[in-house]
Amino acid sequence: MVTSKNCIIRLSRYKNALYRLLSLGFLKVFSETLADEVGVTASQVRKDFSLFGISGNKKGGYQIEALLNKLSSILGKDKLQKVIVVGSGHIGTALMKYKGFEKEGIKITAGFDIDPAKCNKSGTVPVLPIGELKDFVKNDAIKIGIIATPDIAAQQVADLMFEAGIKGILNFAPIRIKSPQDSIVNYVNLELELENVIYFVNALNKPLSLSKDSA
Amino acid sequence: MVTSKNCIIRLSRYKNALYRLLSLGFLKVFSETLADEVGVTASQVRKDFSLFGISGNKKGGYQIEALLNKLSSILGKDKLQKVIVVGSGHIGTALMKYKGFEKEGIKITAGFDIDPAKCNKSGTVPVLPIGELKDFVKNDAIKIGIIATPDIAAQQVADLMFEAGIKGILNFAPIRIKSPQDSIVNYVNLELELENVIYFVNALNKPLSLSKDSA
DNA sequence: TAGATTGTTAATCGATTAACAATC
DNA sequence: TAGATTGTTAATCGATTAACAATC
Repeated sequence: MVTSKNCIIRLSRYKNALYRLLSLGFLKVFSETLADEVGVTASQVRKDFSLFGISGNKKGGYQIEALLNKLSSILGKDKLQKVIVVGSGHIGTALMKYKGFEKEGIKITAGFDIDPAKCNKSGTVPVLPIGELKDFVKNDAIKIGIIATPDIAAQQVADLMFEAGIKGILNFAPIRIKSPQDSIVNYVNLELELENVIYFVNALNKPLSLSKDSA
Repeated sequence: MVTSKNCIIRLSRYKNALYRLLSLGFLKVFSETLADEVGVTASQVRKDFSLFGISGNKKGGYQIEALLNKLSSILGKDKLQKVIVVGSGHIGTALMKYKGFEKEGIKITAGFDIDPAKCNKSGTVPVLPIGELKDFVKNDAIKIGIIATPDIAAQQVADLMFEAGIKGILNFAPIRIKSPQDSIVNYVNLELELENVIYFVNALNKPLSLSKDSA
C-alpha cells in the first residue's frame, strides 16, 4: 500500500478544515495555516500533497477551491456513495438516522436485521430481512457496508456481505473480521476508545511512574 | 508520555482475547498464541508486557488469570468508571442505551441536553438540563465525559466539562477540541472512518497508480 | 539434558520533521 | 529585487521486529 491510513485520514481533515476556511471567506491558504488548523506540521501538509501530485504556487499558497476539488476526488466524494447497515440495535439505528452523512455524499440506502419484528420497509431508511441483503447489494452494486450487530454475528454477516460483492466494511462489533485479500475492514470499538480515555485520565493522576519497575 | 496510545489499545485487545481464551478453558498462554489471537507479533506482546513489568514463566508462558488481573488494573477496570454523555441526539441516545459498556465496568450515569423537551429525569439513564451538569459532575466526582452534540456546540460543552472537573473526553463531534494540559481528548469521527473505507475500496479497484504523477 | 519460551537488546522499518534550493 | 513559500531531499524520531542469551 503506497499510502497509509493515517495519510488518508489527514486528507479528510484537510478537506474539512478547507470547507471551514472557505465559509469564512478565504480563497487561498498556506501550508502553515492549514497545518495549524488541523494540528500537524506544515511539512506534513506539503508532503501529503506532494504524494498525490497536488501542487500550489511557490508564493501564493494553495487555491482552496481547486484544492477541495482534488481532495474530494481523491477521497471519492465526487459521487454519491451508497452504504448499507446490518443490525438495527441502538447503534445501527442511530447510524441510519444520523444526519451527518448526507452532507458528505454518503447515503445509507437500507438497513438489515435478522429479527422480522425490527424490519420495516416503509421508513426513510427501510429495514429489510437479512435474507434480502444479497439481492439488494447486487442490484444496487453497493460496495460499502456497516456492521452493527452483536459480536457473535459479526463474522457471519461479514461473510455474507463479501459474498454479495461488498468490498469495504466499517465494523462496530468488538471482534476481528477475517476478510478476503481484495477488501478492507475498518474498526470502531467504542468500549476500547473509552477504556483508552480512562487509562490516560488515571495515568495523569498518578504521580509519574508509568515506567517499568518490574513486578 | 511513556506509553503510546497504540500500546494501550493493544493492552485492551490482549485483555479481550484473554477473556475469550479463558472462556474456552485455557489457563495459560504463550506470547505466540496471544499474538496470533490479536493479530500482532509475539515480540510485540512480550515488549508491551515488559513495559508494564508483567512477567511470565520462561517455559510455561503466562497465567491467564493473573495476566487479566494485571491488565485490568493497568486499564483501570478494577473499579466502576462513571461517565456522562452530553447531547441526546441519535448517537448520544444510542450510547446511553448501549449495553456493551456495563460488562466493561463502565456506567453511564446521566445524559445532558440543552433542549428541555429532550430531558427526562426518570429514564434508566436520566437526561438532565445542561445547566445541572456542573453540580452533577462535582457531586459524583466524575472524570470522564462523552460529547455527542452538533459540532458548533462541542467546544462550549468541553469547556463546561473541564470546568466541572472532567479530565477525559471522548468526542464524537467532528471538530478539534482545545483542552487543558492535564486532560485528554479522544476522537471518534464516523464520517471520517467511512470516508476512509470508501477511499481504500476505490483504491483497490483502480489498477495500481496511487503514486505521484504530478498534476 | 534438550527443547522451548521468555525478556531484552540491537536492527529495521516507516512515518514525521527539518532544512533548503528553487522560484514566484 | 528581497522576502516568502513551495516541493523535495536528508535527518530524526519512534515504533515494530528480529535475534539471542538466559533459564525453566
